[in-house]
Amino acid sequence: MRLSRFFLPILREDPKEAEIVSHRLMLRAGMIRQESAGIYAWLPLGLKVLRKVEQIIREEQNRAGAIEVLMPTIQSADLWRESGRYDDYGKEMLRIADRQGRDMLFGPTNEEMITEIFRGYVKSYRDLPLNLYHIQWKFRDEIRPRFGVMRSREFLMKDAYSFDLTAEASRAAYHRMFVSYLRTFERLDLKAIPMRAESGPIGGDMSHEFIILASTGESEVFCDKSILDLPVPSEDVDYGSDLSGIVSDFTTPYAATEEMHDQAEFERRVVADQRVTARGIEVGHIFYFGTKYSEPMGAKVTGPDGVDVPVHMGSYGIGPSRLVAAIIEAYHDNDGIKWPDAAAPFDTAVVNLKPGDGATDTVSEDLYAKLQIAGKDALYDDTDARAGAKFAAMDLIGVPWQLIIGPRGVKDGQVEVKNRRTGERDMLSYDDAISRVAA
RNA sequence: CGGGGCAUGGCGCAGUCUGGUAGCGCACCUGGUUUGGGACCAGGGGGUCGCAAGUUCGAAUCUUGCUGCCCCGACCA
Repeated sequence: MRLSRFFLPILREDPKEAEIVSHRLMLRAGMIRQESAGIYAWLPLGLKVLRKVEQIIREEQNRAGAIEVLMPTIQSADLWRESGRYDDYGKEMLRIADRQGRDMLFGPTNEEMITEIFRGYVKSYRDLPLNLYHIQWKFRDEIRPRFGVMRSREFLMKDAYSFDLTAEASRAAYHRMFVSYLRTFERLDLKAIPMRAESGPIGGDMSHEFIILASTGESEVFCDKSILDLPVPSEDVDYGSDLSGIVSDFTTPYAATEEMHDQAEFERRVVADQRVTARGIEVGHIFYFGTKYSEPMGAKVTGPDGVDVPVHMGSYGIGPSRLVAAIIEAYHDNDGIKWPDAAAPFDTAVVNLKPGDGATDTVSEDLYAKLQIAGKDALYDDTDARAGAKFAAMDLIGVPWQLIIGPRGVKDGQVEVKNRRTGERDMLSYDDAISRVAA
C-alpha cells in the first residue's frame, strides 16, 4: 500500500478524551474514530488489525471443531421472552420497535437465537457434539462505556455455543474451547491466564476468564509464576483426544482476579518468590450452563435409548475489538505501538526519505516490489513529509520492520533496517534487507 | 444513576470573571527555499463560539432550559 494513496489520518496531538494508552494510540494512529459514547468507526489501519485478530480466532475455532455461522444483530423480543431473559436483561439491552410496532432488540449475545436454530434442525444425539460460532457485532448499553474500544457499547464478539448430549460430553467441549483459547492468545503473543470465574447457574469449575497481563490492566490479578511458563499446546494438538490433562495443568496453579482472590490461600499454596501480583485485562470468558436455555426453549435430542432430553450447552466468548486494544496495552512504548507480528497492520514499512530523488525512488520502488513478491504486506511511505515526521509516524503505527531508504545509504548500496520492537538498526545491502525482513 | 468537569475552524487551546470587530499553535491550500529525527519565508482559505429561549443598543461572555461528551463509582467480551 502506498501511503500517498492510503487513508491514514494520524493525529499529532493527544486527543483530550483518551485516558488510557491504547485508546490514545488508536486515535492517534488513525485506527478508530468515536462516533458516539462507546461507539466507534474502524478506520483502515484499525480494521486491518481487527481482521487479523478475527482471522486468528477463526482459525483456532475451526481447528477445535467449531463451525462458523453468522447470526443477525437484530433479534426478535419473542425469542427472549421464551427464555425469560427479555425482562431480566434490563437496561443494558437496546430495545427497539420496527414499523409494525413489533418489539425487536439489538443482540447483546446470542444464546436464544442459536438455541432456536439448533432446535429447528437437530433431533438426534448422533448429530452431537456440535459447536457453532459467529463473529458479530454486539450492543450492550453499558452504564459507563470508557477506554475506547476496551469497553465500548458496540463491540465485536466471537461467541461459540456447544451442544452435547450429556454434562460429561459438554465438559469435553468446554476443554476443546479452553485449549483453543490458549492457542489463540498464544498466537497473538499474549500471555493469557485462565482464572476461575464466578460460576454460572450450574456451578462447579466450568467457568473461566482469560486474563492477559498488562501493566495498564483494569483489575489486579494474582497467580503462581509457574502458570506463565506452562507450554501452550501446539497447532497439531489432537482435539479428538482427552484434553483434561492440559486443562488441569492450567487450572491447578493458583490464579485469581481481585474478586475471587483469597490472600491466605495464595500465601499457603504459593511460595513467596513464585507469587505474581499484576494487572490484567479480561479478553475471554467461557462457561458451561447446562440446560438453562435448552430446557425452556425445547432444544431436545433423542438419545440412544429413544428418550428426548434437553441438550447441555456452553458458551465461549472472545472480544476481538477489545483484544486489539489489549494488545496495544501489552505492546507499546513512548513512541507508539509495537505490534506483535501476528496482529501488525503491515509487515514492513518502506520509508523513502527523499521522494523525487531518482536514486532513492528507484531503490524504494524496487524494495517495495520485492516485498510484495515475497508475500509481505508492505506500507510504502512515498509522501514528501520530512524524515522526522515519517519516523514518528512509522513508530506510532508500529509496523514491525522499517526499511529506511535515504541518499546516504543508497550511495553505498545500503538501506537501514529497523526493528520496531527491539529498536535494533542495521545498515544492510538491499538483498540482505529483504531477507532479514522476509525471514 | 450518584459525584465532578468540559463544549470556541480538522486537532490542541486562549478569550467568558469585568458584554463592545472571534484569536493562537498545529494541520490545510498557493508560491519559493529546504530535505537522515515532527523545517523556514511569503501569501491564503476555513468558525451557526453545542442547541433553544431570555436580558441588553449590543451576548462566545450574563440568566434559564436542553443536548452531547469526558473523568470517578456499581456492571461487562
